[in-house]
Amino acid sequence: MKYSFDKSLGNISRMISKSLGKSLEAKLTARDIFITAEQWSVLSLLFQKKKLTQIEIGTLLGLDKVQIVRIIDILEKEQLVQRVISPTDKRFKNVNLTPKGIEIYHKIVPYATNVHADAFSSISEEDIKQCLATLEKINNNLKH
Amino acid sequence: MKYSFDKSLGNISRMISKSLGKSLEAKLTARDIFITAEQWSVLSLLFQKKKLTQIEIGTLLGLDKVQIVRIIDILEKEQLVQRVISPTDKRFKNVNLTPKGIEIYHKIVPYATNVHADAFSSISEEDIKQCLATLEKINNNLKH
DNA sequence: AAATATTAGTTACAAATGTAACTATTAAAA
DNA sequence: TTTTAATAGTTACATTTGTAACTAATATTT
Repeated sequence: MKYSFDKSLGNISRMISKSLGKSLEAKLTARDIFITAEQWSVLSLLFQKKKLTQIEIGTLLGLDKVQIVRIIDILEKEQLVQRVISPTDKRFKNVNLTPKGIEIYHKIVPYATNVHADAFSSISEEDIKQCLATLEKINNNLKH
Repeated sequence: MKYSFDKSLGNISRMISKSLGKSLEAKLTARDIFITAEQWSVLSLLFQKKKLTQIEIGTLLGLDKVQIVRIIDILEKEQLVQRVISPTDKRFKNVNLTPKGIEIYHKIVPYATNVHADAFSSISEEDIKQCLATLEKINNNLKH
């Protein structure tokens, strides 16, 4: 197989990741919502999973614990999430959305959906599914 | 279409991009080659295109002109590339690989190929092609 | 049970990155 | 033609990010 290094997976994935983040953040700041793409990832993950430790969040999102501390610090200061020390193991802090966090989650969903719609426009649903499935395989391959 | 925000395109592409970069850099530093993934992107692009202005490099790789200045500064200091002021328009600087740059390009190719092989292992060539094609469409959708 | 090692989370500092303002040069408008 | 605007590239500074060392709690070993 021939590899084209300028349009390689690395370059394309970096560009897409950056574009998606910038695009979402632009839409949000235009609405005076000051949430970064990574903060949004944490919010939506917590909405889905209800309660996760910081390490779990980091593992699922591919972010290290220091980054998670920083994101949760900000989200907690904004009262969008809360940290609850686990009663069974005091090292763990369970993080969950506050009512305000759930509210802002619902507020952001349309913009996030919109960004995806832009990204996927004029591409068949099947192609997108296949692409995402392949990306997940690749991502798993790279988890050494 | 249902969007799963934790395994979304944004998260997966960010993770893949980061993993690929780290993986390549680890292989290279182990061989005492101190080239970052982004520097490598520039080197391989220049190998393909022979001669590009800094703006052209930035456009092709989705990096802004400040980042390009920094990367070219480093590569030039290492004598892997050279800047040549365009005779027809003194604003432009044409960048090209030096013999040493070409040499190191060839030295790195096997490691970059290896990283891709890891990433693509046990995935059919067809799936990979389709995935990359879709990613390129997505990337184009996100331009501007 | 005491000592040692791990683990979750945090903090502090160094390194990398983004933003804005700058120079030099060319193009366009008045 | 001169002055205004636009462009390529650079620099300086503020912000963000990564790395390493740290605390506190639990698990493991001796």
